[in-house]
Amino acid sequence: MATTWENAGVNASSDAGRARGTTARTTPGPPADPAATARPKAYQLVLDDIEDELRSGQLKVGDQLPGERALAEAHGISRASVRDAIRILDAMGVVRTSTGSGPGAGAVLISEPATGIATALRMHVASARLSVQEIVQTRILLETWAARSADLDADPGRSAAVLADAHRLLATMDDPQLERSAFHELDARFHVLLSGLAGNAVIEAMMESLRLAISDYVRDAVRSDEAWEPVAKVLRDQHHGILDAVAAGQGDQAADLLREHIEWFHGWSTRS
Amino acid sequence: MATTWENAGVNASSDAGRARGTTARTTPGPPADPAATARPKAYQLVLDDIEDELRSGQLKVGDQLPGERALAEAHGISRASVRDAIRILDAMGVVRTSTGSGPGAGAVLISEPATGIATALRMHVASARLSVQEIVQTRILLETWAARSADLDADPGRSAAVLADAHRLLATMDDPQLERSAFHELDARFHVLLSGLAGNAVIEAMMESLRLAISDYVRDAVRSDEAWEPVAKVLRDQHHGILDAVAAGQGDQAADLLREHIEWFHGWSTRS
DNA sequence: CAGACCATAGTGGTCAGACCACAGAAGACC
DNA sequence: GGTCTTCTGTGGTCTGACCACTATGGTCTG
Repeated sequence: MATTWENAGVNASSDAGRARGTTARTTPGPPADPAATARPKAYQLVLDDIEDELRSGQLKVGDQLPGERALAEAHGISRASVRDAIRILDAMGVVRTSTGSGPGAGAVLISEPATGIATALRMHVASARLSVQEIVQTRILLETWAARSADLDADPGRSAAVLADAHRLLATMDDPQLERSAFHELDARFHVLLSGLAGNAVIEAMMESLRLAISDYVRDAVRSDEAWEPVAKVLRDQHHGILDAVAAGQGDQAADLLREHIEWFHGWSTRS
Repeated sequence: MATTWENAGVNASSDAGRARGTTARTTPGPPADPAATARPKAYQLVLDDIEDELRSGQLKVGDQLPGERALAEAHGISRASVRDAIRILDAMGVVRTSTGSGPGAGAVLISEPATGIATALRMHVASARLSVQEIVQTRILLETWAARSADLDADPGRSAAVLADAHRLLATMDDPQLERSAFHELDARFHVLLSGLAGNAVIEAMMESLRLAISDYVRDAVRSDEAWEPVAKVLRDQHHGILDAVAAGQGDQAADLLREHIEWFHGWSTRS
């Protein structure tokens, strides 16, 4: 006699799960409704719920999500399904999960739109649906717009701080001893910093995600090259010119320099 | 080849799972390496693998992924972890899953960048990290650029087909009896169609995702209004004007009209 | 009493095995 | 030859268990 059979028969919680599929069987109609009742993916319940609580303000960035076991019980689904939802939020850059206990552990709400978008973009570049060329073009569009729209007077304090940070970055990058990978990293931060001056978080996030999505391709190009120092020198000069133009409030000139800078580097990194 | 099957047969997978954590126990050093070895998230293995196969061309859009059970065994992980990876790909718009057997069933590779990005954006709007206002502003930027850059001569056949489709859409929308939700739907397709004329898939995908991300907000605004017909009339006129400008190759004028159109509707939908 | 120490509890991460509904394919049947 | 039934494989879900991690609170020691 298998004990498992007894468990299956008596287990009340399993009945709740089984009941879901049997309900639709009551309609004897022929084709009736082919796609009337779209089956509502269990994890979607949690996803919708969390989205609503975010929208209503019950959940804020920095908050800790209830434990997976608690969410499972609250929604009447299994922990596995809850994990599906959490996993998606994680991939979207909405939560950060970590083990352990206490504050800061578990699933904590964050907000990093760029990471999630970047992952999606990278996958679609891999599938050849999107091309690196198109991403670079889009990046030029967004970044030149940001440079043109930078409003230093909107929040003078913040603008000054950002420009100071940018200057520090460039100073660090002036060191010829700097590793190529470190240079690449600081380069990315420089561009994101500048794009933040326009004050549009969506564009800033997209900018960053576009850059993240193709950073692997760029890194491969940089790593395999031998004559890096001359290239770095050109990039340094371009960066200084851009930053000077932005700091001087010459948005149009900064945009032109940016376009030139990005196109030049992309052309170099895809040299034959 | 056969070795992997033999290993799996003698329950090697469970041993691998258990062994992971015990390795770090050998280091008695105090802090030693705080974050030296980042734990490599089991599902990430599958994700990286699929991305590589996409990049190398072993997997193409339209292909069918191996079954979850097969992937689990191939990577030496559990089916649950494989499902995590598939779930992420699903959320990103990289695969479409469905039950059943035969071709078309299971996890099939698709490529719908907009859906994945839109979900991410919507979540971050919900978390107040991004605002609807910023999304609208970004949409204006991308869409006016697309209108300005539309090149009808690049692919005359396709351009003509797109313009014909657009005309058909507008004709359908001229029907005063049209439901508001249907109008909204056709409106979306009209804008996406136009943005496709620029020939940049990234911008087209982002355009669509921006629209999807805030479509709920727009729908709520439209649904609760009583005097819809006058609004629809204005929108129809604006659409016709935009399409005429695009068809005439007057990109700048089309861009101006588009900006006016989007700003007007956004202003109306957020009227107090 | 102060400090170092250890047991506990709660968290996500992973695994294993099972059953279901679904859809195509292969065979049996007329 | 055409219909029907059965079989097979798929994702979807549930359950239960163990692991590693971390903060906490109690205990032991000086």
